[in-house]
Amino acid sequence: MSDELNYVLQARREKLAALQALNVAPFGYGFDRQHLAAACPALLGEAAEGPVVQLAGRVVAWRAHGKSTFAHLGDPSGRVQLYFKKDVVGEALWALCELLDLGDIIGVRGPLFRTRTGEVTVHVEHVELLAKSLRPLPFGKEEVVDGAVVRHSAFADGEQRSRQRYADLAVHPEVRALFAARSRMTSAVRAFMDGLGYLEVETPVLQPLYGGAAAKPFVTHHNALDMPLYLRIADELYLKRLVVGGFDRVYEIGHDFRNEGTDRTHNPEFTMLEFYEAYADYTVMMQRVEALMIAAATAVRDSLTAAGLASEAPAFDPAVLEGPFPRLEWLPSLSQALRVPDVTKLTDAELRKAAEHAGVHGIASLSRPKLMDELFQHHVESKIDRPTFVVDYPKELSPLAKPKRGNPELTERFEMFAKGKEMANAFSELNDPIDQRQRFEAQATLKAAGDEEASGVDEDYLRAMEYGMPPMGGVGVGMDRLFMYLTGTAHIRDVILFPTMRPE
RNA sequence: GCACCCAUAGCUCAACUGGCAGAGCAACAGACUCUUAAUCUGCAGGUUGUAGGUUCGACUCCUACUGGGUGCACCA
Repeated sequence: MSDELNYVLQARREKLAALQALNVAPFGYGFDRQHLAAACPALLGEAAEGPVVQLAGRVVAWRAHGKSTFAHLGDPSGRVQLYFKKDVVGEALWALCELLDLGDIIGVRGPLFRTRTGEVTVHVEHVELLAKSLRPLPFGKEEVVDGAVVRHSAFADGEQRSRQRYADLAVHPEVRALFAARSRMTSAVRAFMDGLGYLEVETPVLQPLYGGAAAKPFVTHHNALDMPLYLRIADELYLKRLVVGGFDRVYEIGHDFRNEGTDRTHNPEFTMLEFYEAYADYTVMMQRVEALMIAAATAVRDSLTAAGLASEAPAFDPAVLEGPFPRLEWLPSLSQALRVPDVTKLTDAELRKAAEHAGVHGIASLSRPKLMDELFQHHVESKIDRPTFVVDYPKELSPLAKPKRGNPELTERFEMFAKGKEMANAFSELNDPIDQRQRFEAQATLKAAGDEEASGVDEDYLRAMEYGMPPMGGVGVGMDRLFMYLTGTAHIRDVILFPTMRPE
């Protein structure tokens, strides 16, 4: 597929030259836009003729009829029909109109009127070229069948839509609406956290030590300091340092980076929300997550509804948005799923047999807790549909969480699942520096033994903790996945504007 | 990382068992002053992802490579 000047691109270059020969500047400097397309019907009202409007946007449809032309102009609000008539715009502007293409960015001025078929239309008296499109956008043709827009020959290649997101957005208003809804969700999350007195902060992306999660990092190098730096895999340890410093409620929304494979739910960089609240335990954090989910879902629903996009996503079911979300205890729910009185009483052989039955891979190398976790994922997690908290994980599976009061074999940890996917992970955070040092040292041993996902001993973090760290609850929420859930999107690349891809 | 699948005109897709690479839309030329997937006439547009191989002959079969997708493994 050559990007050389083929006949299609060549034709646009020739029009560019023709415009320049007419003394038309093909790339403007600005335009005094005074109206938006979507406002036009209200401006016209029931009248046959309406006020003069001044609009700017992209030519998204073009139907020439000799000495008149119908077109549609698209702007951020929607689209409106334009009517160009040779004896209205005059010879000079008509010559310009004849050189316009689908995809050109223009400004127009003229009174509103209603066509014979009833469509609100701008009767264009003045038109300006603001940017000539030298490469045809992959516009499909649209028709309305039974009220629904049907596209023909649309831009459908998922790879190209991701690579050329600018083109995807330019020709698909619904894609713009989806990403706008994502932005609204982020705003709603900020408003929610701010409203609870949380302080939004920024912590290092480039870190001399990585930690806060089990993942392989990206490594880079600082030339002047001649030292390796890691792109963060989590914000956790820096945010908790801030709580030591006296910021009792902090949150950060930012990118984490994990050097792992990509699939429909994994992008190497992704957006994480983390928040920490001093003097709160995990039960308080469950309330926070519940309210946060509802705030996020409401923002997404309102944004998509305003854009005229209905959604089949489960979060649009009001019943799902109402708290409290069901709570499921880890051990009892697993025992119940396996139809045994107490899963911890099973022999190793019985556990392995159950895992085999569930299709777990690499059973021989898995510890008892890992086996139980695999069984839990298979029998419980994957079947959770509506938002549900799973609480009180075994200690072995939760190295960063405080022991559960009254049962030291468990931890005060919860994860929230919806549609079988993890939405949030949270603990009553460990604040004992002596215990923390032991856990770091265990990690360091694993790292020395070649575990790429293990972290080292973070002495600076331990120093901070030794000064006295208040008890706190902490939560991590993957924003990409949350948005996927709220919109029913199947692929993470469809909720990230520029997903990571190999170069073409 | 492993397995399987896909790659044809600017866009969306055809091309039977190996036998002259096609259509619609877009583009280009022309007609048309209320159309809306506008319509009508005409004309163009290709190193079939890349590099090899088999064959009288390859879009089609084989090998390698590149990019993508799906599943598994890992993970949020």
